[in-house]
Amino acid sequence: MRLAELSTRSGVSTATIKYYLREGLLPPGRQINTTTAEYDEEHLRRLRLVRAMIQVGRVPVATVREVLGHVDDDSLPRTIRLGAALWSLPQVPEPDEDDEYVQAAQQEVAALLDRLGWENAKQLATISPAYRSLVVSVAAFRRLGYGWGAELMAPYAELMHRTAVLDLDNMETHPSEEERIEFAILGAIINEPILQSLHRLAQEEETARRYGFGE
Amino acid sequence: MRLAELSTRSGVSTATIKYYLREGLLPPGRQINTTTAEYDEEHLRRLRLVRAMIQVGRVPVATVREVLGHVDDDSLPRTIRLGAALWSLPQVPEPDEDDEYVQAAQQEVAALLDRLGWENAKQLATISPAYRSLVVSVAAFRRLGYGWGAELMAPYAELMHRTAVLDLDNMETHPSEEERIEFAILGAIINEPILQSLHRLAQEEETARRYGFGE
DNA sequence: CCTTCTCGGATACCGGCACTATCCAAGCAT
DNA sequence: ATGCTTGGATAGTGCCGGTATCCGAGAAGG
Repeated sequence: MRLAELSTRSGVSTATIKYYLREGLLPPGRQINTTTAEYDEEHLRRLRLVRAMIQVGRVPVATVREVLGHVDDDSLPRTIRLGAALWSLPQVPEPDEDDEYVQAAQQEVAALLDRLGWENAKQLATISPAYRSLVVSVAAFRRLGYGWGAELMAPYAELMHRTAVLDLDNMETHPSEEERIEFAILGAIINEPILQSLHRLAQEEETARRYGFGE
Repeated sequence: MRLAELSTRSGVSTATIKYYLREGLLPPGRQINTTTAEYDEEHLRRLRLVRAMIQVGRVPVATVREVLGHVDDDSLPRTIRLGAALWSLPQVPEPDEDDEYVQAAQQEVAALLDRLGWENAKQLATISPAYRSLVVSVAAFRRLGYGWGAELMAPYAELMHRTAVLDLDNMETHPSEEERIEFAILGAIINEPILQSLHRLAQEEETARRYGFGE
């Protein structure tokens, strides 16, 4: 398959594919001669994954490169590779430790984890990007005068835990490790928009049930 | 309060505040003379809301303007105002109706709503941005060869419905309509990062429970 | 063999976005 | 009076995801 065919089959313009090649999001094709390179199904698959990350997941190009770098890093054991890939995804601003709202948020989150008995998450607290972004978000909420305390968050966290159980159950239905890794990345990137859409739809449904259509 | 004080109290640079004033995200202050304008607590509050939308929610400036326009539109009844504000939030690419994956996704989503008995959501299908973005995401997943069918989505949708019930219960604890509207917008914008973080934390917790830390 | 077409690679450029820097004249403080 | 600060106007910046242009090497057709 040549560049032009890769383009038509993926629906991505040749110029953009060249850009991805330049940026290292796509491995170079097998060079046949100075003017021809050959691509295979694996390239097509990778290209679609990249597009999904960028377009659906709004992941910046630099982050995509980092994530794929971990996926392809054969020097690491697979579980670590997956974790590394997922952890390089979020683009979290570092919480400002001196900010009073950040400090309050940290206490709330710590109280939440205690209440839930999430012992593993507590151990990951200092390093997990998810933990940091939770703190940042809670602090933003508090700054606006809305207390989002542990007792309010706990039921949400319970529901999210059930969601995570579903996620892992689904992942385990995939037999090959390769597929599992790709599925997990897609899960982190495309599942979340799906969850978010379901959440908003559910809000609309529930609002209509309670108050009608407001007409 | 003058511009400089508004800046120090909010932590936003005067240049950026001027930019927001220009863009209409912030109403102009009360002009005292040609070189002085007076701002009040309401401005500070609005500024913080704008910042939260832009920084935490990653909402584009143009969308913030639209959302706030609906919030401030006194010609509409309050419930409609709220709905209009929330619906102008998502930045959804229009699904391409001719795409085979989009068509399949539409059928899956329709089947899902039937299965769940979300009659209200079905009625909203043609106009709701949440519905459209769900279709786009499901189509993206299918394009990569992973079927995300109604039977797999249903348990997720159930959990999201429970989340929505919590959302509305929380909203109803706020007595004033003004506060409810602001809270709902914040819910749509800041709650979602919180939910997302909780989801990822829960995934880490559950992964560790099942497989340990991989060491 | 010669012409014409297409290919892939390199480079420069573009448009949108969220700011940011500079300038200016009017007023206030000393 | 004089230097500093204020708010408004305008132009510029940096990043990011792509796009357009150019080029020389090879393939295709007569």
